[in-house]
Amino acid sequence: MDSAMPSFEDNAEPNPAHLRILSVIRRIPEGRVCTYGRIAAAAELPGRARLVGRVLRDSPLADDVPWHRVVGASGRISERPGGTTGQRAKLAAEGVELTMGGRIDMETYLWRP
DNA sequence: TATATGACGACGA
DNA sequence: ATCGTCGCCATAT
Repeated sequence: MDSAMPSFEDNAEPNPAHLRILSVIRRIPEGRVCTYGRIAAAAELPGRARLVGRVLRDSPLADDVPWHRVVGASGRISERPGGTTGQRAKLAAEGVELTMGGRIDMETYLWRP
């Protein structure tokens, strides 16, 4: 209660930029993926790809969006604490196949907002 | 105030 | 195709 600094807006989402990002992610269709950078641009935050990743990592609302459909521009699943196994399973369950290099064929699955 | 870190991405070698 | 560097900027220390 004292030492804990309010992180990420105190658990709430008063930040409109964060809400726009989450809103864009919510529109990614099942079986498709989008990139951090494209999502940022669609949320009127060009060049802020890292912010997208930060929101997914820290926002309590990130659990309510299809976060697993967000991948790197190269079709790679970004490393993150906890591992990428769950994300791969979720994508596989939607029919998103991986190349033998463990990557996503963006020509096929990329969704452009 | 300064430095480091990071669910990224563009670019050049 | 892969790798290192730099730009980006909110947070943490």
